[in-house]
Amino acid sequence: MTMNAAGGRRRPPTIHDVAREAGVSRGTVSRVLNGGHYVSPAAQEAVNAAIRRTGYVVNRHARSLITGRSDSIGFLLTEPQERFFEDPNFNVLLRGCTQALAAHDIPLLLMLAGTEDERRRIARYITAGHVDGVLLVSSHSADPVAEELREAGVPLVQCGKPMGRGSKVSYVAADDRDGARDMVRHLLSLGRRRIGIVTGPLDSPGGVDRLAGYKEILTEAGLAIDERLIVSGDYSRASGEAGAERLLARAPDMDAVFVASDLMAQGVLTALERAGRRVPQDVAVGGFDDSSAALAARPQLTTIRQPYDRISAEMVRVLLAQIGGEDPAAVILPTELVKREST
Amino acid sequence: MTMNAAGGRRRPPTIHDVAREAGVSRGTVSRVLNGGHYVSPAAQEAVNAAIRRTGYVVNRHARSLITGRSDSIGFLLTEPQERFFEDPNFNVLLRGCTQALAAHDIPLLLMLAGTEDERRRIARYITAGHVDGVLLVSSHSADPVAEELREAGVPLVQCGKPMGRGSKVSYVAADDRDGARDMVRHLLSLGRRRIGIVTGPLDSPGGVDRLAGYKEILTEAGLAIDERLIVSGDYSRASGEAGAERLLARAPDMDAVFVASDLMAQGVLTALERAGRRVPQDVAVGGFDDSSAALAARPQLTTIRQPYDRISAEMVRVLLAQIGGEDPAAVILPTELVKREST
DNA sequence: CATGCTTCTGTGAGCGTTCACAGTAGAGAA
DNA sequence: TTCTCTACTGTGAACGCTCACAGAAGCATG
Repeated sequence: MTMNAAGGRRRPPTIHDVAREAGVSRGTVSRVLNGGHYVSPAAQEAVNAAIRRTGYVVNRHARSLITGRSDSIGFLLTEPQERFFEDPNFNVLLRGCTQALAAHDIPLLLMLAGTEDERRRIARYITAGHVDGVLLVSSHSADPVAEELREAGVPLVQCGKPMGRGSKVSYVAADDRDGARDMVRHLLSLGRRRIGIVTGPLDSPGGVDRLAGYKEILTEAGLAIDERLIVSGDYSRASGEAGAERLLARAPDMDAVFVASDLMAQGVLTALERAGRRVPQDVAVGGFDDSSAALAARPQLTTIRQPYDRISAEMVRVLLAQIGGEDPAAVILPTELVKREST
Repeated sequence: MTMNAAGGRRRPPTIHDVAREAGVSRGTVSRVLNGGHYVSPAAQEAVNAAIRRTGYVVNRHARSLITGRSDSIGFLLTEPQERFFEDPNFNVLLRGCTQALAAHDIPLLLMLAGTEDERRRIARYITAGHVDGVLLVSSHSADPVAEELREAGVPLVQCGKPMGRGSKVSYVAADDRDGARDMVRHLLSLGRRRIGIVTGPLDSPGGVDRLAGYKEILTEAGLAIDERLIVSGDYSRASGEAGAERLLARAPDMDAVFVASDLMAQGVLTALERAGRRVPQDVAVGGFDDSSAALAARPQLTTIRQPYDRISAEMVRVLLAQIGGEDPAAVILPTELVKREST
């Protein structure tokens, strides 16, 4: 007389049930579940059939209790969340990581550390071993949480180059400097000579490297670096708008601007429109990221594509390798110029 | 001689260690951990001190193994993910749910069911009891996964009204119909009389209810319903653009249009600009959602605010209540008209 | 024929927790 | 005194799985 009433959740079958059904022992079922080594083909087949019949699904809690692994990983955002959730890149990254992990049957836990309290709670949670590793998104890159996790020996992969040079932390990033070079070369090829830049935060490698690429190509072209043409923002739309206003005030003859993110470029477009400059006729605008913001902008943005699908895939690959015992690794992926209407 | 080498993850303290440290039994520690009933103040304090000293964190796997609960919940997206990840609303919802759950110390597992394979895998995962409940985002609302989970007795809360009338599934939604009424009333108050609509999919309650509110107010104002002024899209930017083109072709004298999402409204703006119509002078445009897309649009969109922060909080509340044994519940939240530049 | 090796299988122990139960001590009532 | 009741505490037994180990069977080798 089994409890079978509608609505009631029945107790799911255990490895024991499968073993009985298949006429073998728990150990054999377990071996089949974990790769099938040292199992006869006959037993193999019997167990698989029994699993199918019973609808058995492994109880991950029981497994984790003994293996010490949780078979889950955390996706940690330590940034002020408003900005990142506004940023389409973040979504693409999150989606990519979730799917890459799903291919390994590993669930992703979303962790948002906005306040200091949350940060502490999450750090405890992670160091207590509730996840096997962490995918970290954080732009002000000398992140205290990152440091804490690293010290606790938690496998960690960061998205974007971290600030501290010496720290041996894994990361995956697009080639910021080379992307900036491509864009500035492109603007030069259009005949522009007074090229401004709204770069990212100068305490982050992303902001620094993009500025470096910009300077490099201008110098290479024999143009002087004009500090009036250089401002930095924080990747938000609003900071792009403010940056463009500053540039226009300081260098009214600017005929092009390289903006370090598409979202900021949207703000730049707004400011240019308000100032009565036509894009691209009067001022050419180049973005960075190739996020959905580039397509939403009017005119659509010429931009540098960051391969976020590959970045997420690589982050997961590197993290799993590190969990498997390999050393931390750095991966730099190439960018690509995407021409649209704004240049 | 304990393993203590740098870099190695040490074995975390167990409830046993805490008990020894505090001079009590495992049972007492467990009771302190779970509410502290039937524990003397002295023991209470001793245990708390021991927990602080040892840095003990409960092993959730061991706990889950015996309680049968996983103390985690799933956030499931069964939609084609491209669209939803493009949609800023989705992000706000995801963030809100994560934070609301964090307040209960419950981790959120992100699950994306794009392909049929993933759908099956995730359904198995959930019905196997690996999460205690599911927050579901799905617009074509007679979702097969929803049905499967409901039948398996998995606590479930849907975002948005589900299609099937009879099914007893919990949901939280904004008042679509009333929001539409407010917007159309607003457009009428501006003197517009040829008001078009780009509504949502007509096989979803969102699309149907917004259309119903639109018709209701027009009729109330003594205006005839003109089918040429009615089209529907799928909430994407592209479908808004296409919808506006159809409207302009069929009703060139249109002087206002109510669009059922801000993202679609962006597309509408594009189409209107291309057709040489000024917004709002020639055609007033009203959106829906009040997502970040409304602020990104040029001109900024007058729109109907959906209280996504409250929606996520309510979804979590209703889900936890349901896990606690309460009956499924439906929550409808009020919307609000936000006036900006496009009307 | 013993010995070793390989392939396969079953068994007991134990992962860290909660839960049910038994038991103790002290207070109050009969 | 004896009994009951309440407040508190400790103890074994699970929960479902993996792991180490022991052993069996088959086959080749000494």
